[in-house]
Amino acid sequence: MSSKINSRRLIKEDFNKSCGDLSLYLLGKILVRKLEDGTLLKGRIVETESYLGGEDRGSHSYNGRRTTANEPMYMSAGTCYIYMTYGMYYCFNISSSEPGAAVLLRALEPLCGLETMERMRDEKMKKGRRILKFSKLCDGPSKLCIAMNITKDNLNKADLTDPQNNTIWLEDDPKFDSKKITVVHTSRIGIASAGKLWASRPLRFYILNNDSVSRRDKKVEKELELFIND
DNA sequence: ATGCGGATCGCCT
DNA sequence: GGCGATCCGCATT
Repeated sequence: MSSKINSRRLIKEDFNKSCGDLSLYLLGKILVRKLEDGTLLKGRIVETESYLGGEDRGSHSYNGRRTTANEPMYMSAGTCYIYMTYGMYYCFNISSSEPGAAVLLRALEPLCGLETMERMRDEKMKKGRRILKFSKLCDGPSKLCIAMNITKDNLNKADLTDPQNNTIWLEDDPKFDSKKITVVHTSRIGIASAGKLWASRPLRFYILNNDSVSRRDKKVEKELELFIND
């Protein structure tokens, strides 16, 4: 309804940022997905992770590794990099201006098409229909791919900066004030095998007090709270 | 709230 | 041949 007013589609220059800058910039932006039947799905990005090139042992592009699979990480800023993980799930990344460095989208706050998202999630469940809280429909990197029907076949290498692309794009929400949120900086999830140094680096970012975040770091949140109250 | 085991397969060594 | 940038279901605290 009124949420459409003044929303602006992100363009090439918006994505042309370093991996770290893009990870923070994307918080609060709206991921829009148009399905083949015309259904419009929207979710606010509330959690991201940086995957750097070169030294980053947690990254698929570690040590300059470049294969057909991770090629999108080296493509122009705003390219979709989608890979399958654990044989059954997908993860969705957006490439940055730095070759080999991309941003993993870890969680969305569902805004539009919640019934469709719920159905997509339910279909993937083993047992029958479960009641999921709406805020939890996209609270994980693979959950958001299921809810929005994002697969490698679908959208790998899709260009988010292409104005003609009407299957997936990003929008700015003018009512979202980045100055009114607090961003939690903490460690990335699921990369223990990368070693302590890289597993502990604060390369995960999420909006404090948002219900759709995948995993909170209460320790860091507490420290932030003390800092804010000073 | 927290933790563990199983599912499942494309990609790289 | 082996390994995940995960999720789900069930068990235990």
